[in-house]
Amino acid sequence: MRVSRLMLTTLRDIPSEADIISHQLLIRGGFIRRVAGGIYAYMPLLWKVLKKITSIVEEELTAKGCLQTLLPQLQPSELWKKSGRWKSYTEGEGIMFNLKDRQGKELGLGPTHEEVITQIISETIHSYKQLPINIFQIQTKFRDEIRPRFGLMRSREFIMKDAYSFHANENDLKSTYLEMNNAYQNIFKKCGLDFVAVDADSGAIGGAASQEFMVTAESGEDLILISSDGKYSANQEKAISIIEKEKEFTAIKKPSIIETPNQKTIDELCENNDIHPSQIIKVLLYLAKGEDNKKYPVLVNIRGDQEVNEVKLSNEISNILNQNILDIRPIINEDLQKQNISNIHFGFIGPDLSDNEISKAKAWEKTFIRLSDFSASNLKSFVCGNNLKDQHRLFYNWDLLNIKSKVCDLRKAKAGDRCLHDQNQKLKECRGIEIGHIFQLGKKYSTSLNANFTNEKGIESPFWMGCYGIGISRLAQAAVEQNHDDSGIIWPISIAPFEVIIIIANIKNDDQKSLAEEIYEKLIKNGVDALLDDRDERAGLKFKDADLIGIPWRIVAGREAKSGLVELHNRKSKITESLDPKSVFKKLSQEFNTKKL
RNA sequence: CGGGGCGUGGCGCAGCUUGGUAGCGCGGGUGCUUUGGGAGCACUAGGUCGCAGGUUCGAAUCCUGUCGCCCCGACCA
Repeated sequence: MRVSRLMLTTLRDIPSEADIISHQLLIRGGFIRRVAGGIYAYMPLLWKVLKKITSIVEEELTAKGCLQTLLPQLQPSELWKKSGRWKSYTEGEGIMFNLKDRQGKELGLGPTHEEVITQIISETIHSYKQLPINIFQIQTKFRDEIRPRFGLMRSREFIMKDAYSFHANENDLKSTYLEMNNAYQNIFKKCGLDFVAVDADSGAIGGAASQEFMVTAESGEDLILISSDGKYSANQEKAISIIEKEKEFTAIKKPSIIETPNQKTIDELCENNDIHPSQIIKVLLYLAKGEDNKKYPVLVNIRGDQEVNEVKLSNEISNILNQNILDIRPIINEDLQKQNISNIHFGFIGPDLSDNEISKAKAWEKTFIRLSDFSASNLKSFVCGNNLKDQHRLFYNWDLLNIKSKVCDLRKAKAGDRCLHDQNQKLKECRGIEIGHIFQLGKKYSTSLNANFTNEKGIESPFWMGCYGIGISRLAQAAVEQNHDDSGIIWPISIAPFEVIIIIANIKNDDQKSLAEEIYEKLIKNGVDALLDDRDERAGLKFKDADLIGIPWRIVAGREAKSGLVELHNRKSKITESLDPKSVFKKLSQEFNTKKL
């Protein structure tokens, strides 16, 4: 390709719409154009990148015996109602675009394809003899993000690879899950990314084990926790840890009630009463909205120095109620007023807050779902609210409170906590961009969609399923976020839009021109993805553009062209050598580590 | 959803407070000069100032509404 034909439009100024570096560089380099909020056109340069990522993915998955397919984006609501996700995807998170056709039939624009593929597999696969099957698609998917941002990182229309596997038993699923884990490691390594695999919550997709693949970057939207020895890593939503023991009371005295006027916060309580946050039971009230549209008040006990992980909380409530939770949020004073509740005093609530207090609530269920984090239930003696304004209880214990509360892990793990696998290891924090996610779905979708096969014993049984996603367009941007400098992008060679750019310093100089053309022809003939900058522009401008769009290797036919020498420059190392064409080919073929040239 | 900010040639912005019919830089075109790190000079094209109402002799500027975009937050008392 010649730059004169490339519709290359680079920008000198930073576009005002972008505020993270990768987004800015993609726009400045002419890789993407915004069409609407969260909707982008992939320009020819980026499309080349996406295709390279795509072929790496296809290659690795094919090597694992996966099949490729293309599925509809427009999907009937019935299918999603069967799986039970229509409501939570259109109402709760509201993440699925949905519409009605002229017949009035409801359709959704696929954010993911479990339903469709499960339906199809159940129609075509009937026997264990045909299993396992692992089938994938690479295509545009849609999510009506609350707040699209960061360009391709969180857009409403994006390119995604999703693979779905179907198995006769759990062990087979597990072995495919491991295979896919391995394939993902290969894919991301080949793409030249620095990444980490972390334990993850399976979220709205549901299912058992799941891992996310994160590109580490400051601008990442996810917080991840990693042990110092690297053996444990998890998304904060999922992370588990051991906390420091509570501070012991110097002397435990008789349980008593203390006056705590206006001491609503943990800090105020500690300052005024000489106690430590870890000696307090913090009581938090939440309101969970179920799929049945009922609103469930939730009372959570946790140690005063700890925080609640709302993902864990939501999962726990979902288990208890045996339904999806559409929304969970803390109850605020305004809610109490609306429900005509007057006897609950935030800041002074105790674990034994009576259900009577919410009996008047018009729109809520009449009893609390009561949960305690281990950090709270493990305390032998503690401070807690007395359910009356300006009063707390000191040296209290669970026997005295006499309430039933389900004990579970609801705590947000944080940097500095100790690790379960080795108590000498502590967790560190870093941020990551999620580029891949693998799940063991189990039988959730096959059961709800009635997708069965006949097993060895002749019995009908639902498929065991796994699903495995990679955000292709997001990955491209994550690569930029991780690989750039002040001058622009530095693409990893495997996904660079071009491997080499040949610059003719002065197009009017025939020596330079013919030497460059000669090298370009030879590279192209040998399968190197080469770009020739043949524009009638000043050399400086061409250098700036080449740096900005991040081509890994640059060959310049310039000053020394007359004596048959060109410059070979590496974008990343910034090392420049003066070589004859033969040496350039030799060097490049070594660097590419292929039979090219 | 809540809060904040911004919409002025392709891009980045000024002008708005104090109304008088639009300007700068980059980019585009032509010519000359220049030619190894976003060149110089000259000429030139390109905007009904997001949209719709209103106030006014007169609105980019004031008022009302509306649409779009960007950022922050979404409650741990």
